[in-house]
Amino acid sequence: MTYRQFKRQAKLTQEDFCLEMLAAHREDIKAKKQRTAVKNLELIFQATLKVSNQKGFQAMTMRDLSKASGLSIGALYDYFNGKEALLEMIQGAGRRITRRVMRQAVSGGEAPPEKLASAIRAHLYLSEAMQPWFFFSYMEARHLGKVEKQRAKEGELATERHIAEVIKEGKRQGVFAGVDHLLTAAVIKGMLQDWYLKRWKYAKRRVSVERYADFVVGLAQGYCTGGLGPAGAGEARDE
Amino acid sequence: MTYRQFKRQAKLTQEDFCLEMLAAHREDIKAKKQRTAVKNLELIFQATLKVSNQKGFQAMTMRDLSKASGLSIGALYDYFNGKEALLEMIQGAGRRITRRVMRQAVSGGEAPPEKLASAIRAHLYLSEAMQPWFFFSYMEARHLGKVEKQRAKEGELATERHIAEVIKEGKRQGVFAGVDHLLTAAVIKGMLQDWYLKRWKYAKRRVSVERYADFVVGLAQGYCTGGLGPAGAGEARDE
DNA sequence: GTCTATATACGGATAGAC
DNA sequence: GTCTATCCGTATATAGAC
Repeated sequence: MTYRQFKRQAKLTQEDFCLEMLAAHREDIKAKKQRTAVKNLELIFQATLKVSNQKGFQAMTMRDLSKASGLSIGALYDYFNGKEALLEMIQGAGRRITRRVMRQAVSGGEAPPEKLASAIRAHLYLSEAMQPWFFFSYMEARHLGKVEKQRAKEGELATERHIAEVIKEGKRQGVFAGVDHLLTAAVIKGMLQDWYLKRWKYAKRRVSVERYADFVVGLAQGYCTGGLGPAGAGEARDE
Repeated sequence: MTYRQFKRQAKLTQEDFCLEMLAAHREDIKAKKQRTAVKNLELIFQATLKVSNQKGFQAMTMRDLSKASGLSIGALYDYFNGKEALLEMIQGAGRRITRRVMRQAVSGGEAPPEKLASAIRAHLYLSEAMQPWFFFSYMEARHLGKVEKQRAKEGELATERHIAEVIKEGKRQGVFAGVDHLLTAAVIKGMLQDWYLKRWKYAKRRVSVERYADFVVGLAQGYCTGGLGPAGAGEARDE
């Protein structure tokens, strides 16, 4: 699947994102008309990611946000009850969207090598389409409350587990060599993460998301099918 | 080389780090006696990383730092002129140490596969020994001033370039296949970064730095020597 | 060399006008 | 629905005592 196809099929516009936020916080938001609410949420969302990804969420003041969004400080408080709530609103919405997309990506009945490729591509394309959110989400996870932080970690691990499961299944079927599926999934996750954390680097080098995806898929499939790994050299224990 | 050997040979204690900071800021620091200066710098350094890696450098107040270090706010100002200066002092010292160690790591006259392994191991062992600093350095790079931020990026790219050069040399000598040396170096860098950014994950799974290093070295050498890569499929352009 | 006390400024949040 | 004006807490940084 190409990035173009993916983006058309998945609902990942800024508007979709704000609809997700609105649905989850309908009662708390003062604006009654959906059109108004979504319009302003888009302004807030955009401004938050812009300012926050430059100087950090903590360093972003309500005055900054007011200026960047065009809404007054008072109006902002009609959409969220303080900075912490704003952070959780944005984090939560993105997490739910990510989970939905990743679930769908590995739900098909493909063979392990293709399933592995699908998972890798889905995550890369998703993080390409929502890059500012992914960056934001990683960098600001520290500032979440205890409960929300736990959820963020869970989301993080879920993606990795998806990949590990596919590799494990491939080993069971005999199409993959005896690689360490946990460590392999971990480093693949690291490669996926590099795509959205180091955007500037890849942009400067004119590496497209598709070329990066081809590269990572090739490396992962090659490692899993080829006999590169130190087969049976002891696996990583979870917990 | 094992982690133990590495740690003994390289000077990477907290005291060494603070000596580096002191040397670079000798005039600005009020304390004249070296013993006093280093002792307090250690308190400040330790407290900064501890509080900052929990809640973020921006969120850390001078009061927090005073409490965590045991020094009064007034005393803190005798060692650095405000938070921004403190940030740059810590970032700069770590960067200089990193550069020194990485240079040494690839300076030997080994063959490319071993040189590749040396570079990977050196970076992993270094980031293991100075994990709090590496995490801090990555997470707080945004809060640096323009000049310092540029230097941080440069340091980042320098490590990657070291790796890319080794791969390129290996290709020239015919011991490595026609892999894309820039993309390969980039994903290897991503794997190295995962080690210090996701410490909690690997700690939970009881993965030691040596096992992780063996894994990454195996993967990298396998990929470069084995014919996995899409040979000659067009390389990444720098800039 | 290190501390306490304080000047000064800035941030989050709210009340109430429009 | 949105804005302006303002309260109040807390932050940085400094002055000057010890």
